Amino acid sequence: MTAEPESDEQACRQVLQILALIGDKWSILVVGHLRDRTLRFGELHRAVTGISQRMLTLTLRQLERDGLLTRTAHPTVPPRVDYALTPLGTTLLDSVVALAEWANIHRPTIIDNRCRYDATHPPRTQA
Amino acid sequence: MTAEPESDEQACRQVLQILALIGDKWSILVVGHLRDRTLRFGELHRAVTGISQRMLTLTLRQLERDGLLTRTAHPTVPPRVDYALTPLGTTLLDSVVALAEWANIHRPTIIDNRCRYDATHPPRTQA
DNA sequence: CAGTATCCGAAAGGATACTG
DNA sequence: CAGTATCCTTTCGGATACTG
Repeated sequence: MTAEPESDEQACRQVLQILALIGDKWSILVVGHLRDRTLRFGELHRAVTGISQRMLTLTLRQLERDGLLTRTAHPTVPPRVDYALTPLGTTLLDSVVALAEWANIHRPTIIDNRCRYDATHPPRTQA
Repeated sequence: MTAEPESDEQACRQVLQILALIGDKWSILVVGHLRDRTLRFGELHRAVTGISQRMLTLTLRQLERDGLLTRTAHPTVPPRVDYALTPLGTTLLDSVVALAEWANIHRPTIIDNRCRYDATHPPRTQA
């Protein structure tokens, strides 16, 4: 439980792996929309503004693979596919909420910091 | 405070902005190593295994710009630059810990889920 | 409706060489 | 020591067209 330098590095790498799960452009949006209710593919497509069909499919496959959501295809015509969070996906969302709160609290500060930085540090390189 | 569909979307987008701060390949590693003590550029370079000099510089600039760490250049020869977390950076790290715990608890499950998925779902497309 | 397949431009990031 | 500048490869993701 204690944090030696080595295990710190290990812990960071493991967090990174999880962050990779949801740190991409769309996963959190998709999971967020599934928080309250099951949604169909088309509903998700409309709900997550700006996502392409391709990215929605890839994102859903990834999340399904990791066990964060379930995919249920109904053998009807026309086809109907429902996506729902698993308990695992729900607990992840709960953990992300902590970060969400941090985000909401400190976002103004960070934006301010950036403005101040940009004002005092002339863009010499790699703007 | 209540969560309407619209504000959910907004909240997710805001979390995404923060996740973009630290969801990149290196930021968390750098911040993690600065958790306990101030480090010099070279120390960080050695501590964060695999990072290139370029990426370390860019990551540090970004974190400095957002006010998550401070950069202190000592006018000595040879030059010496110290990096340290700000209080803001420290609080972020605290929030990330929640995610870290989630990661450590559920990582085996996720890995298992993946294996099961890969075993049952033949790689038809876009492997 | 719910995808798949293909193409393509943008962006991230590594390797290397050079500098105050 | 602590960067910068440049090049170059890899990856990400959007647009589009097609299918069961």
